[in-house]
Amino acid sequence: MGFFIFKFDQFSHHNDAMKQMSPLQEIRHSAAHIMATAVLRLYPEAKLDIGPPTDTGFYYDFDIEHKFTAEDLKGIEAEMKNVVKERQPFERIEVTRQEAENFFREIGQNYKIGRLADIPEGESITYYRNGEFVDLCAGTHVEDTGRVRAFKLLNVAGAYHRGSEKNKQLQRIYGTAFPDKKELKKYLHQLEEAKKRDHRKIGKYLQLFHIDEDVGQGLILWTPAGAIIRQQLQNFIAEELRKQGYDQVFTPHIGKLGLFRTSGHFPYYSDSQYPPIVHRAELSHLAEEGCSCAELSNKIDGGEIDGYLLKPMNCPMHIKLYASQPRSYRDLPVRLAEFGTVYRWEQSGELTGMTRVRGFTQDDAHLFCTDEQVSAEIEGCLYLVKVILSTLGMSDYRVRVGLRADDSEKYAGNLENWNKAEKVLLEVAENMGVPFTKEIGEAAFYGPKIDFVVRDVIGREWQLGTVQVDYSLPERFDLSYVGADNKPHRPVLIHRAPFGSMERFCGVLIEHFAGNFPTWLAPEQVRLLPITDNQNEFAQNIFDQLFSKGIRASIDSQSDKLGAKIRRAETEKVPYMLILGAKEAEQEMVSVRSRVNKENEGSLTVEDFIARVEKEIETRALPNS
RNA sequence: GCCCUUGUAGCUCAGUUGGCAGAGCGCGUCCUUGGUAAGGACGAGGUCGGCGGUUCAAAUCCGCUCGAGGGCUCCA
Repeated sequence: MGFFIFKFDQFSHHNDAMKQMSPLQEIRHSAAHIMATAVLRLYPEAKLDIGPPTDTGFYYDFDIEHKFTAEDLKGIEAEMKNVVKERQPFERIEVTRQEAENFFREIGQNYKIGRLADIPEGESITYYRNGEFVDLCAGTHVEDTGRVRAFKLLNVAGAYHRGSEKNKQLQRIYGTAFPDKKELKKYLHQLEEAKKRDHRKIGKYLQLFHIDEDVGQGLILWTPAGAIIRQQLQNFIAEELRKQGYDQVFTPHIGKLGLFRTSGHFPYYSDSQYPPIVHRAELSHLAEEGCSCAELSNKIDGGEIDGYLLKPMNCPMHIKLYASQPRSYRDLPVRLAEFGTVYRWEQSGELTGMTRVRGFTQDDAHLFCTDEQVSAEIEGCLYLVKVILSTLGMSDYRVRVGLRADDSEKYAGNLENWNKAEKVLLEVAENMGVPFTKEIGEAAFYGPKIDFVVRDVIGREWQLGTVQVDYSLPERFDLSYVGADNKPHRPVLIHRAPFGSMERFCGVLIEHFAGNFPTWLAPEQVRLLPITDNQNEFAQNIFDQLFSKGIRASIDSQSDKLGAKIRRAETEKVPYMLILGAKEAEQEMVSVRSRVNKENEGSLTVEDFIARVEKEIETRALPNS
């Protein structure tokens, strides 16, 4: 099931120091230049920004009035073929800064002048030229355009200049290129195949979840089948938590604004929250006073009006549970766990199926511990994540240690604590024995974190499990415990969610299994297929036995032939089919066909079959194992 | 939020230059009672996402709006 493919050799186009590209990168980078050559032939007024290779292809950003259409891409592709036929050599030319600036000014390519300014003083400045096309470029390239044989333009998308939404939005044309046509074809075929396991498609077909525009964007309705999967996952994790000494708690979905002022969530992150809930009477009172919307907003932000907030995080609630009684060092660590539902106002363009939503349930927990306990507790959390991922057969993930960015203002707490937290986290990560990357600017606002990141079928990365160390919120809430010295001490807070959110995790899981869930998770575990109506009673008898053991089954008593019933059960991805004919009824046996083998596995007694399935469920066995 | 694309039956999709709304699957009823991936017949089901405009006439053309898809930005 290894479709979460990671390539650690991906080229970073921010790194101008990288001079030598791999052969595949050279092909793709050259394809980007060829595309720019073709675009300038067809649209001489186009202004060029940059065109790097990516880990799946290449793109080039253009600034041009004309809106590129799918039809235009065909024309550009045709012109690219001409450029390839011309076999133009790629020529490296070293120039001075002044020469380059004059040149690009002359031909009116102003973005290039901006890019030129990025090159540090003292570093060499180079053009790459093919035919009539000259680009500011560090290289490297294939020998000539004729070497780029297999490419395809895929789509056009908006992209902000230099990645900032404050800048102009350019048109980015994406394409891909390979050493030969066969590999290109294979890649395009893989893309098609990947789309088939998209959780939105499978989720709809298998009726696992529903998003209804009348309910709202990014709000998931779990169907009965989807709810079974979620419930099983929750049972699984609750079992593991019990083993690790966690306590389950429940907290409400809303809380007073003041609580979130203390935590720092409000109003600093109000852009990504649902607006506060203010009581009707208060609103009409203010309206009578002629209060404008802007004034109202200011009063809310300033704390003059109280209201409630749909919680964007569970931590303030758990913190209040911790603070609700005096704590001794003997009580620590306190581990409070909850499947807590939170709401965040994600930008509409960012919502995606179950993986990016506006309301989601975290398998959240908050650990309150002493300084000395921190690293052991983090290790415990990481162990939990690893147990979960390995039980589900998800081995292709990467680990990211998210650190603070020096220049950003988004972080709470003092630098000393940050450094302490980052040091602890890095130490534990080192000891974990799994490769990880350090990423600056990926920290949470209250502390650094370790994230487990997987890729979906489209190739997008999603953060699942996360462990975060926080010295800041205990301060904001003035938390304490009584130490052995009979003095108050500040506890450390660890936030952790091994699944991340149930929604996102299930979305990724649907794609991971392509809907073929292991038996313990499968919404329907056994389908009973009576061959004729004469076996209906026998089927009901078997069903009752399975039901009494808690095995999820159904009877297909439609008036179809066996082949049709099997086909239906196969497409609905039911792990087991029991074929029930006259022979089986006679012998009190069931004939087993499993989704894995897809062939008759012979007859068993009901008891033996139940024992087999129960064992599979109990051990949470993976398909094929 | 921004750029592009897109919206026709429960699902997947046809629908010519504007001229009576279509198919397959699924669903219902009946026939068929069969042995490891599709038996047959008949039938129900649509304000063509919504609102407005142009026109004798709009699924089709135009405007606005609400979803969805691919990117960009964002993701405490």
